[in-house]
Amino acid sequence: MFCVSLKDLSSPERTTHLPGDVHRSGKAQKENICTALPSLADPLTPTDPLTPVKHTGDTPLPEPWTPTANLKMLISAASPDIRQMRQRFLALYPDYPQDNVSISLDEVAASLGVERRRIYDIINVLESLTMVDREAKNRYTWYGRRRLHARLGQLQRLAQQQGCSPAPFEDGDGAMANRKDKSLRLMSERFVSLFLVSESRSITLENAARLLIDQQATSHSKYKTKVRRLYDIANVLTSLALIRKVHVQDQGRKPAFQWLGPVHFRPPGVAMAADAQPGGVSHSDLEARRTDHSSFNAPPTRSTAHRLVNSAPCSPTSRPAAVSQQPLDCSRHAPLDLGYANEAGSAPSLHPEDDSSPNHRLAYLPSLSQPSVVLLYEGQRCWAQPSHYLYVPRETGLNNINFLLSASQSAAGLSLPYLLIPPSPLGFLSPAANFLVGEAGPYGPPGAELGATLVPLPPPSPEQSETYDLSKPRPLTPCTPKEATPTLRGSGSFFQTPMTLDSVVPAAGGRRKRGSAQRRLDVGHAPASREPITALGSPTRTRPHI
DNA sequence: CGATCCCGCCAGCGG
DNA sequence: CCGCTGGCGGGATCG
Repeated sequence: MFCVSLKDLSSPERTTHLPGDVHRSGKAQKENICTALPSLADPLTPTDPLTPVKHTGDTPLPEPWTPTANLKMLISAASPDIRQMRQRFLALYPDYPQDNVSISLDEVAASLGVERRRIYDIINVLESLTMVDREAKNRYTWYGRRRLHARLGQLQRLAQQQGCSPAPFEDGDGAMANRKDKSLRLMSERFVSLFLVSESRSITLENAARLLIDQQATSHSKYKTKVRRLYDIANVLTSLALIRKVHVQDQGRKPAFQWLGPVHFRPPGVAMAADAQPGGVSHSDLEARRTDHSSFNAPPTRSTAHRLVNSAPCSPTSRPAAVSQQPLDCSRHAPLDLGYANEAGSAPSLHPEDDSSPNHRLAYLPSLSQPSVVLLYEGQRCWAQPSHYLYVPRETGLNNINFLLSASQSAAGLSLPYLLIPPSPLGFLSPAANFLVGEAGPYGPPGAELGATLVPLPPPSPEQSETYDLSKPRPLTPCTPKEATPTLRGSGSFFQTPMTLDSVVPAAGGRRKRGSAQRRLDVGHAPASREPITALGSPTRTRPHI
């Protein structure tokens, strides 16, 4: 793994040390034993590398609030290279780093001229997205967005499965954190999950706060505190271009957030070759699962295929660790939302393709770049016994599968459960030559010679059941008292979706500029609407960039 | 005045 | 014990 000291990122011309450097440099240097620079070839360069600062108007600078602030101001004014340094920061933290980048909180804080405390907030949100991972004290690994997609799919599946709040957080050693630690991280997970299971992909701040608030936290002050935290999280997510701030129409200034990130995710652990993210790291999802340490992840198992077929699609988090079955391999509902614009490279999920037919809708399962078995389920429950196997041998050259779906059901929110399995553990399925789809044709494109076979599921033999457990009804969540306990008071479900807003409008761009955490760490590659750059060296609060 | 978020105190924990 | 971590909420700022 390549490590880079943020000190190394400082330009040679940067001669001014920030406050933190003074007393932390010694330790920081000791910690930075790796010096290889990460690749700078990442195409995702910041669109706005400069540092917008809080508008202070034309008034003269006020007296410094604190000695620290004063020092920061002086440093900022004295170092016109600070913006360039931050620009380099952005360039050095690519969205899809080829090698893991080790970062030190001390150095981040010092280099960016902010308190450590500020870094923790952002780090926690990034951790919830598996964009960073805690390596050791004061040291984190930067993964960028390599694992983000998998993580979002993970959060979505768990939200769909559990219908309640995620299980308690586990730290890197698997130890449960009983205290209120990691609450921001957990809150971030929940907040993101709300979007991922919401049909409208939007949620008001108020709703989010109420849904995310602790059971007992009913007081107004608790609510306000929660809102503060939501702003912290939302600002990071906004910088990541995962959400944007909107306002609910006809409700005054009621703030809301709209999800901008992906909402369709491939079934986990399958079709890895289809992972065509910019970095081209096809194993990223596996890596994500292997290294994830959140409560959503079970310990790694021996083989993806094995756990694929062994896994119950539901109840992922609360099995005893020793027998934990990887929940991430449970493919399930592929939401079909007409008009969804799939992000490049993400797949396979089912996408509606054609609703021109009055009787059918065409959806497709893209990126079948390896021989696969698709399990089709009748109804909406993939934990029931699958109705058919669809085996897709490699030699067919089949890259995707089209499905004709009954148009009787609204495509919006339609879920077609399926399970995509690499063929290795399923050799008992004999491939056949033709694409045969069962009882209720027509299926597939006209004249399709897809070279795949849809095989009615044979009755499970005991051996198969024991080995692959394909036909056993998947246990339904919740499986633990914890999971069985509804988190939301009186609702029985943490995720009360869809939380459709009547209508939302984009928040006035630049009205209030960007959020604090957003300003603190420019984690994102900014959306188009950024506030104008103000004067260099303004005595404002600094805003670090990643 | 509500929305937003800056800021730092301080508790808990681990090395 | 001390530094790291982060929960928390007062209060400033903005529109």
